[in-house]
Amino acid sequence: MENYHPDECLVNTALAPIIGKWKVLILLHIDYHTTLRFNELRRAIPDITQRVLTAHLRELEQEHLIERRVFGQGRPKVEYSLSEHGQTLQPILRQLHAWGKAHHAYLAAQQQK
Amino acid sequence: MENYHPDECLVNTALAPIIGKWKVLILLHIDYHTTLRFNELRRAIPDITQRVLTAHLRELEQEHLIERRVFGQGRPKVEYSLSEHGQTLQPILRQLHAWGKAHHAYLAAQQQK
DNA sequence: CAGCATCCTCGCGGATACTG
DNA sequence: CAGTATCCGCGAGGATGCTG
Repeated sequence: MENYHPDECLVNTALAPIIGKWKVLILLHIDYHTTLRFNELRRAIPDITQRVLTAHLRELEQEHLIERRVFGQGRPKVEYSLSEHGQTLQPILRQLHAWGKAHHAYLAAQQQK
Repeated sequence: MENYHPDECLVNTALAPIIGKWKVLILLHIDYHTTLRFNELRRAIPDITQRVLTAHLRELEQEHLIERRVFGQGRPKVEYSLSEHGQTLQPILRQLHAWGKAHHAYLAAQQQK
């Protein structure tokens, strides 16, 4: 692991795009299904408001982490998918997923003592 | 990579302990110096208020990510360090660090087009 | 279906002053 | 040195209604 120094730390700039109560969850769902439509995402994350969902999708799009494709003919249809650059987040997302599990188990075990 | 499913996702529970504007930065500093005293942390992160620093340290402690040791004799002296469990976060922290750099470079390159 | 427009709440984080 | 104790502002997120 190369040297690192916390000053002028980029972790905050690294986290900024994925912080926000739902962003990582959105990314994971899109990743998991490869591509998702707007209302599919709403159903997948029932507790999110569409106002917030829209806002987060816009931000993720502006940071080039996801791509938004519109198929206009007939009924509106919009598909979201991870951008090429967004895919670089995959390993981190999955590590977080794994760590979350471990952390959860750890806290549960701690509780019983 | 083992199978994962975003429902009942643990990423949020994984992120919860490390979200908060400064938490990751605090963890990185403690990690980098192995052990740090309260005012050393304040100096290391000048923009943080001690109210907020205290609050975050307490939360990180409650989640067993850091350890707080008091050396009471004479002048008060408190040392913070990563707990054993907190060390499991190291790889993720450093990956975030690396990804932050890459993302930063990516956005900069994007800007020039 | 995929949003936009408003209005509102609430709690994180900040500022300042004080203490064992 | 390592914190409490108050007070406060602001902005992310929520609720509801409407639209091309």
